[in-house]
Amino acid sequence: MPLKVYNSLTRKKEEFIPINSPYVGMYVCGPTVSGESHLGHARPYITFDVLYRYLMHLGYKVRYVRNLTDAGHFEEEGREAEDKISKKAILEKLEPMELVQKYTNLYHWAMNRLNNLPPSIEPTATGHIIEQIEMIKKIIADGYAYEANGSVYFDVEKYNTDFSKKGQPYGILSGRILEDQLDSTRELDNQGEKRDPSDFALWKNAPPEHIMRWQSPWGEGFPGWHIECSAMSKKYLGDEFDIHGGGMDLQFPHHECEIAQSTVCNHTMPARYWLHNNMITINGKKMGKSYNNVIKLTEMFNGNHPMLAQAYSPLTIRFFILQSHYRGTLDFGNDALQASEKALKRLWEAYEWVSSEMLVVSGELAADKLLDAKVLKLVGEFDEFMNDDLNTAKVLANMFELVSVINAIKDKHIPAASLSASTVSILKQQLKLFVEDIFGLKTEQANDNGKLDGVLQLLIDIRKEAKTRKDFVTSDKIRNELIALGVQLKDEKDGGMSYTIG
RNA sequence: GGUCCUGUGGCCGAGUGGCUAGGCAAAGCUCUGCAAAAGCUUCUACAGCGGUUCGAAUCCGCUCGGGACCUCCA
Repeated sequence: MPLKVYNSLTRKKEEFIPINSPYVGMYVCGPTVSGESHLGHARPYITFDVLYRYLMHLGYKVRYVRNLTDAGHFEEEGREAEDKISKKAILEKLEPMELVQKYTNLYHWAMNRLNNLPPSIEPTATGHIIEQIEMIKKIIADGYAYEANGSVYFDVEKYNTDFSKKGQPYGILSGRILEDQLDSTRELDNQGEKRDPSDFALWKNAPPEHIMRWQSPWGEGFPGWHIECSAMSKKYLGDEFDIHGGGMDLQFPHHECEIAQSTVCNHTMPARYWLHNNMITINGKKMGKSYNNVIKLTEMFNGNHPMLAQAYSPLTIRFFILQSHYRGTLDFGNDALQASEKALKRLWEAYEWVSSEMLVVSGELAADKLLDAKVLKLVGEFDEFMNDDLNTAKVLANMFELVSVINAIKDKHIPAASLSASTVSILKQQLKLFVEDIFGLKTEQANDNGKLDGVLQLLIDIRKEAKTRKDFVTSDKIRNELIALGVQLKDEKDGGMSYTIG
């Protein structure tokens, strides 16, 4: 069964066929590094990280490009606009690139903690001004853009007229019809320069106080928002590439504009498959700046936010996101996050036991043929579910059914020989593959060189002795005080003891 | 106003017309010196109304509710 993905462009699930197999080009819209990433931002990066990992697992050689938007009208969130503050304030303020660096570092830190693999290329808008200018020049030359007072605008009307004939009207991705949206245009600066309200900027003239500015054929200015993705995807992935991803809220106008620009420039639709993740909501409403309901990732990690009952680890968040399908909305809530935290712990403990301690003691024949078949079925469906538009939720559901079996064997409720040797080894292998390599889950316990383990082992030994003497005062003291420190001891059936931290 | 999406048990959340999704929470049992952990069992829901069908959470219609985009937005 081949991989199928839902293509927003065609509005259906389609088999994924790369243009130049085994090479796959994937472009995902990255963040604007003028502020901190919030919980909502985590979703696309985790979703496409899992897709990236899965494509590699399928044997594709993937070039994953995810940009950083570090140019444009740049102000730190919450600050007043540059032109409104005095010279002195400017001196005390960060340089624009200092700001970019600060938030880029923070973003990388968060991506790392969420265990997202770094993309193959992470280009910046400011590093590709020349490419953007070249592209704009070409669009002007072809007659689809015009200059006005040092700014350049894309002529949406003309594009729509000409390309509708070719079956590619403006609005093809979002399903919008240009004629339908003549009204309700936002009051923007310099709106009067546009020939039509739906035209969008390719290049903007920089007012004198604007710090980020570049020389261009149209005077000093800075690139429009949409052109950077077109220029950078073209440069690194070519005129036509396989996958373009991003949040659903970017479908219009951002991706629509990209399609228009790139199509004029390259005479082809830039990407074959357009994948969009849905939003994370909070009390049913989209989490976003404009709604004033964001929880930053740093706040998620440290629990320092009025809406948070506690801190949630990066991997709890990753797991939380993987438990739903990427195209549905996902509602934030402390109950839901706490459920994820516990579930992840249970999954991880079973997984750790399987990979490190479960022995392949059984023979080739399974003592319990039904159970053996069930395990093989559950494991075999991992790929099947992923191939069905990345249904990570279903894969996790299967994993939890396996967890029950694993724990039953671990606790000797059912004999280890219930499963055949080959089934056990397939189980080990597939869990490793999906839990760690594809889903990117991992342990959060810090590596302490085994010193802590030695100390705990000592306490466990003392407790065992106490228990043998029936000195429950001592044994309970050790157990209770360790719990207070966040270390939980577990007495196992065979008289052994183990512990978990956290 | 336009274009769409959506409404699943206490919470989150899968779900291709007929078969227990799963997780968390809750209750009981087993195990345990007592716990914890784990296992087993229970709780079996699909907004409402109508229609199609042998059969609908799943298809169609209407009603009510929620949301997204149309503007920076993951």
